[in-house]
Amino acid sequence: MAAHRPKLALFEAIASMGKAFASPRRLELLDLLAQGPRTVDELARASEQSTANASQHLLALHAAGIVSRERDGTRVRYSLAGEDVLRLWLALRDVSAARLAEVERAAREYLGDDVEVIGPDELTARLRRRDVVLVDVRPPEEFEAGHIDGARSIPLEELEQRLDQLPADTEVVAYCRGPFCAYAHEAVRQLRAAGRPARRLEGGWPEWQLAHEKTEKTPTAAVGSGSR
Amino acid sequence: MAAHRPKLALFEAIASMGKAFASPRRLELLDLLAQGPRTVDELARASEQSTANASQHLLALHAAGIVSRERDGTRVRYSLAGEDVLRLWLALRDVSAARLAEVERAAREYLGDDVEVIGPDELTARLRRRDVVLVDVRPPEEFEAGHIDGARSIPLEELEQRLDQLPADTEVVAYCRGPFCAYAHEAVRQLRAAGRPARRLEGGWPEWQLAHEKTEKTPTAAVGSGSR
DNA sequence: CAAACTATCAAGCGATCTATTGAATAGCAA
DNA sequence: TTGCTATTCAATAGATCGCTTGATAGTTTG
Repeated sequence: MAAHRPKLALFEAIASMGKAFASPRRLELLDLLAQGPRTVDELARASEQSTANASQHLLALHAAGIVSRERDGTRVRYSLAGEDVLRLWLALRDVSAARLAEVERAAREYLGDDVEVIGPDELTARLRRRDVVLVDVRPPEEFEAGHIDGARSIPLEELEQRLDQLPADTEVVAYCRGPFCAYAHEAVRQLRAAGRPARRLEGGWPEWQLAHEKTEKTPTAAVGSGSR
Repeated sequence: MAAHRPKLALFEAIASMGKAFASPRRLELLDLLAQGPRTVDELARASEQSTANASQHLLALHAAGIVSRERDGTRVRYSLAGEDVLRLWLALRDVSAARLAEVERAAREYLGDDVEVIGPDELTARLRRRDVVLVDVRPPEEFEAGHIDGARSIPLEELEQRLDQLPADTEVVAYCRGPFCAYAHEAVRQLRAAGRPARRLEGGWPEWQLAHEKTEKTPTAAVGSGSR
């Protein structure tokens, strides 16, 4: 562990954060945490793994400084350590999508046929004109942890039964966790199968949040390019 | 390798890029490549490891899509795959510095006593007034691969002998590879020991380049937040 | 064509990582 | 105190990673 060259020790320390991003299970947990804080148990269930395993991975993420822990009675609530971590995760995700054909392939496989999208600018304009219905199709806990202003929560599971709650003549825009989340894709397919005009929002809640919350607090040190 | 759940396969593909950032040796190579393209042999020598080992790591980086390879006669020249990769590496470096105390500690250990810095804005203003001498103290190959406009190359090794080539009355600003590169720190210490006013630039060539080259080409796909 | 040089491959071994299982701990409620 | 639940710890086996050494392939040069 002790590197003779001090320079290697520095890169070793940085690599310990890199290692946190090197496991699919941990990335899945990170992706969930990007939606908001969750307890170990919730995260384990949402990512279909044992509690013990999820706990181990969460502790590893904590040791790498990219998530925070907070006791809440008998349970422990984890959350992303800060906005900088969220940006880093999204950057890794986007670069891997742009550079690795395998990511593209796996995404296509998972998401199914692509559906029409609407960009954030157009959505903002049409929301202002009340020309569109914005639907958050994520699980309700995630909606409660934070959502786009003006959206209504209809979890994907309930969409089919609640179709009549949506106006028949207005276009529907669905969004979920992000570009690699299947919920919005599936929602749009269901809506169109029911004969309704629908598109999905490009990006999800985390991307929207980063673009719109101007002055987020920076909890720890300033992330500069060299103030050290 | 084959994940039953398509979702896990997706995260597995993204994690394969994360793994590229999980090794100190690879990060050191990346940091060198951030200065400009280099051959395997040069990189191996600069990072003090065997050619075979460096080659393995470079191939791993290539498989992860974050460096490009190009044959040049009998040698192979590697370079970063794009500006997005450079941004990602700098983001990882900065977040780890902000979140991991160990990175701070290792940096202090490696860089020695901190020296006074000058920000890019002030430098730009004073360069325009010709009020300052800007010195690039990196090895000459890196200067040739790209440098700040108006800088002159004085590799750290030669600084002591070439002190008389610097005007005695003007402040000197030294820069090198980045905030975690020891060259500029050491140069400023030498200059001040010789009784000359000197500071180091906050950040190095990669940071400057990103901030100033407006319209860099985006070689592969667009990196969006949700085109699929 | 052979020699020299650069980069990659191949095999091997020790170290590290991952998921599983079962046990231990911490807080809460009777 | 005694249960009960949520989380973490500990031990294990299997897989992967990382570095070393020695051989191989592809280019250029004589």
